[in-house]
Amino acid sequence: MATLADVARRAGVSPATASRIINGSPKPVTDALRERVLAAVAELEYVPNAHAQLLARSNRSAVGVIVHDVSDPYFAEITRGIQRVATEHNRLVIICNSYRDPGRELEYVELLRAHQAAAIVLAGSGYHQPEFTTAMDSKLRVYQRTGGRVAVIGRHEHAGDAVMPANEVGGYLLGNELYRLGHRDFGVIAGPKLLTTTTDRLTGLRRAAHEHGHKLPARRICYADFEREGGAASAAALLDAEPQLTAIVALNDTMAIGVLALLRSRGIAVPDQMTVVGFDDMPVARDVTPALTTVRLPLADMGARAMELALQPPADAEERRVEDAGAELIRRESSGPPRQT
Amino acid sequence: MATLADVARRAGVSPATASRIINGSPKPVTDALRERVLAAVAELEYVPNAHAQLLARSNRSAVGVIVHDVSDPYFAEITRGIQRVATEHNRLVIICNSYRDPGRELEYVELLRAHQAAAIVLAGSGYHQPEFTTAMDSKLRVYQRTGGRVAVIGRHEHAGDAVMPANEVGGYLLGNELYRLGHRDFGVIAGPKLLTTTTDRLTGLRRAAHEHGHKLPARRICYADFEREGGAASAAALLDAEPQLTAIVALNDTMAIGVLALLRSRGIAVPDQMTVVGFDDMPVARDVTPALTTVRLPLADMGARAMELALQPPADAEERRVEDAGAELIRRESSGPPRQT
DNA sequence: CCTCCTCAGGTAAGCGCTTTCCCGGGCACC
DNA sequence: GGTGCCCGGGAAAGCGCTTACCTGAGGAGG
Repeated sequence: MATLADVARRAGVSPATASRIINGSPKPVTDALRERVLAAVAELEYVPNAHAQLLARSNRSAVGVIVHDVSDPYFAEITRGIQRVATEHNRLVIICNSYRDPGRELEYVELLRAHQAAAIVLAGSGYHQPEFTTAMDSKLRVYQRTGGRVAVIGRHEHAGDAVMPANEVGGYLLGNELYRLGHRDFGVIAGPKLLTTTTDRLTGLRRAAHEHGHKLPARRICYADFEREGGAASAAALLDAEPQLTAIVALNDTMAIGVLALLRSRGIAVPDQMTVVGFDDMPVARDVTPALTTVRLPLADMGARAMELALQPPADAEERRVEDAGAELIRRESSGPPRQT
Repeated sequence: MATLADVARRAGVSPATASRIINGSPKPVTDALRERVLAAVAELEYVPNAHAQLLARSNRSAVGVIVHDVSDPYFAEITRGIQRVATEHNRLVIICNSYRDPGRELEYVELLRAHQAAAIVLAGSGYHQPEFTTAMDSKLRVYQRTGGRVAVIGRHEHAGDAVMPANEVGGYLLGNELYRLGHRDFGVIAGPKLLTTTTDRLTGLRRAAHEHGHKLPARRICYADFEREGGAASAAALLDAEPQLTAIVALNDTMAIGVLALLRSRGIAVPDQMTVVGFDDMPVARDVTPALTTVRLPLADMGARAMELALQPPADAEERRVEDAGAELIRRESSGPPRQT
C-alpha cells in the first residue's frame, strides 16, 4: 500500500506539500509541483489512509445508526431517510443492527464512540427493562459528554434530541375508526410486551375504547413478535377463544398480513365477516387483498429529521429538542362494518 | 475524550502496561496493576480510539458491502446473509448504497480502500457500460493488489471470487412453465436495459422460447425500472398494443405486483384471463392476491456465501472461485392455462 | 557470594497523516 | 544597494495507540 511518503518521494517534494495538494489546502502551491504530485498519486494508485487522516485531523465525520434490523421494511424506510440527509452532509453512515438485543445495542454505542462517530441515531422501540434503560442512558450521556451528538427515534426515555413516532395517536385513530364503524368486540394482536412501541400503541387503543365507554379486556390482547407467523398464530388463538369478535387489530402490518393469510385459510371473508387493520403502512399494505386499512407513519421523514437533529449543534440550553411525527389513518378495503350475527 | 495516556497516568503505570491489560495481551501482568488500570478505565470512561488502534496495529478488520439499496427487499435479504457471516467472524460491516449509480460505486471502492477494509462484497447487477466496467475492474484489481479481498454477487465480468445468481436458469424455468401451461403469446416486462440481470433473465426466457420453437418478438418486451409503478405502466402499454397476450412475465416481483394492481383496476381476472409471473420470490409474493408464481433465488444464502469467500484467503492458484446459486420455480395462484378466446 | 536467567514493567520507535512553525529567496520600496 | 515583507516549501511535532526491545530486580544454581 503506497503511503503519502512514497508519493512525496516520487514527486520529489516533502510530505507536507503532497498532503496540501492532495487535500486542496488553502496554502498556495506552484502548478508544477501540483502536477508532479498528482501524477505520482496516479502512478502509485495512492489512496490516503482514512484512519491516519482521522487520527491526525482528529475531527469526527462519520455518523452511526443503531436499528433493530435494516432488512425489516420499517427500518429500511427510516434508514433511507437517514442516509439521504447524511449523504447531503457528506457523512459516512455506519449502520448497526441490534436484532432487538439490548446488550448488542450497548456494545454498538461503545463501538461508535471508539470509531469517533460524530453522532448516533438510535432508532427502534425502547425496552421495558429499567436496568437496560439506565445502562443505555449512562452510555449515551458519556458519549455526549465526550462531544457526541445523539438523536433517538421513539425512546423518549433517553437523553438527546428525539423524534417521536405517533404510536399512541395511531392506536387511537385505529380504535376510533373501529368504534365508528360499529365494532364493539375486537381482538388485538400486539407486539412484544417488552417494547414501548407495543405499549404506546395499546395505550392509544385503550384511550379510544375509554372515550367510547368501553374497555380492552386482557383476554382479547395477544402478544406476538411483530412477525407474519406470530400474527397468524395469534389470530388463530384469538378466534378460537373469542368467537364473537368482529374485528382484529394487528399492531403492525406484517402481523396483519399473517392474520389475513390465516383468515383466508379458514375461509373467513374480509371485511364482510371480519375487519382487519394494521399499523405502519408498509408498501405491501396496499398490495395484499383486501388492501389493508392501517396507520401511516412518515418513516423516511422521521429518519431524516432525526439525522438533521443529530447533525445540528446541540440545543443552546441544556434542553433536548423533541419533534413529534404525525400519524394518518389510511382507509382501505380490509375494514368495514361488523357482520350481522 | 480520555486517552490511554490518561488512563496510564491515573493508574500510575506506563501506557504500554495499560495497553496490554486493556487488550488482554499475552504478556503477563500483576493482578494489582491490572485492577488499578481497569479501575482507571472505568473512572475515566475510557474507550480506545479505534482509528489509532487500526493505525498502530495496521491490520484490517472491517469489511465493506456495496449494494444498490439496502431498503430494497432484494438487497435487504442479501445483506442479511452477509451480516450474519460477518458477525460470526467478528467483522464490522460497512454498508454502502450506490443507488444504481456506477460512479458512486467506484467512489465507494475507493472509500473502502481508504478505510482499510479487508474485503469488499459487491452485490447487485452489473451494467452494460464498457467504460464503467473497465474502470471498476481496474479499481478492484488495485484493491486486490494492495491486499484486499473481493467477492462479487452476479458481475461475472469482474475480478475476484463470485457467487452467481441463476438469472438465466430462472428465466428459462419461467418460460418453460408458460409454454407447458399452453401460453404462446406472452409479454415481458424487463428491468433496465443497462443491467446484466435484465439481459441474463431475458436470455433464459429466449432459450425456453427457442426450445419450444418460438421467438420473443421485441415489441412484446418492455423495459422498465424494476419498480411497482414501472410494472403497472408497462403492463398497460403492453395490453394496449398486444391485446392477444395471455400472460405477462415481470422480471422481478415488485413489477409483477404493479402488474397485478393494474389488471385489478382494469377488471382482468388473474389467472383466468391473464397469467402473471414474477421473479425473486420476495416475501410479499405469497401475500398478494392471487399469490404470485415466481422464481426463488436463495438471496440470504448467496450473501452469506459471498462473505465467506471474501473472508477466506485467496484461491491458491491465481484462479477465481465461482459458485453457482440455484433457482427454483415456485408455483402459486397467479398462473394457469391461457384463457379460451 | 557471584553469575546468569527470568520476568514484570517501562522506553521509545513507529503506524500514516496533518499542520504549525520556520526558513530562505525574491520582490518592492526607500 | 539595503531593509523589510511576502510567499512557496520543508522540518518536525504531534494525533492515540501498539509492540519490539531494554532494564533492573529477584531467584536459582554453581
